[in-house]
Amino acid sequence: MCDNLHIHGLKMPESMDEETRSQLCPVVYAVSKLGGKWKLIVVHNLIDGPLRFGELRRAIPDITQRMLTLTLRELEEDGIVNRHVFEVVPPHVEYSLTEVGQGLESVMSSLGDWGRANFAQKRNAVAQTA
Amino acid sequence: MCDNLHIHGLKMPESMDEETRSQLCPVVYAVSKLGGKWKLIVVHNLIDGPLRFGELRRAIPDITQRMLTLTLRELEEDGIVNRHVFEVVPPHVEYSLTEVGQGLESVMSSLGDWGRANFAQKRNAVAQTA
DNA sequence: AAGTATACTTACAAAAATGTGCCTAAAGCA
DNA sequence: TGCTTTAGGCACATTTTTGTAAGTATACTT
Repeated sequence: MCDNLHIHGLKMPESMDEETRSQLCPVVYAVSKLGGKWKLIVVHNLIDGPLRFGELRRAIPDITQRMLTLTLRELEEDGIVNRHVFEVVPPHVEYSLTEVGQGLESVMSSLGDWGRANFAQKRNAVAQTA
Repeated sequence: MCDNLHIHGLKMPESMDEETRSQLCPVVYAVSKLGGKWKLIVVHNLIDGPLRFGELRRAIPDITQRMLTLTLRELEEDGIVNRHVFEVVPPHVEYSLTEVGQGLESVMSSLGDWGRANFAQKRNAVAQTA
């Protein structure tokens, strides 16, 4: 499953440098980058192509402006999302997945498959018995 | 990507019943079941087979007893983890993935691939330049 | 009789995550 | 002049999550 047994749950404080982090279990590392309430939701919404800040807000009705900003900033820092500012007024900013972010496509799709298979049974049942 | 555009970020309060939930985007649903600091870590550790409570604790050194208990209880409620109590003294309890939980194997492996590819570069680089 | 082992529970405390409300800039348009 | 639009920033408040420390039960061993 993973090279580094027995350290799957280690803390990763700011003080720990990238090199040390990279020696930990990749699953733990991935989880640490994608944790939080909104990160995977935002990535999910960007899979099909770039969206503007406002478009993302409308696509994720329950996210607040603040959380969308924070989430995007963190995804940007981690090299998962690109921020492209058009120097116009009113402002126009587009967010897209980097190559690293695109690499999450199979994660997102298997996550979707799992959700569909295990928790959307009623909807499927209705559709199939019709 | 998903049947239900525009509702990817909806809240899922307790008051919302299973039927309503199942009509939401499967990715959002999956994320809601697997959120939290420890859930995926625990699932990851159970992928290779059942473990006892104490074994899980040792495998995830930074988790507290309390958080392990809480996490396992929630995974159990959601049908992802099985709890098997052996009626002996001292207690012996084994945790394993249900079929639903096993369905997360591809999620875990693509997550691992992504982590390995994007954040463990130094270790790979060292290994490859040697 | 006291200590060991295992899998917890509970009350309380601290920390982290998230939400709210209000404010800004700068150009275009009525 | 003042309203609209877009993408935020900021201070503060609240909620949610996580951690700490202590206690419980019971059979077996020393």
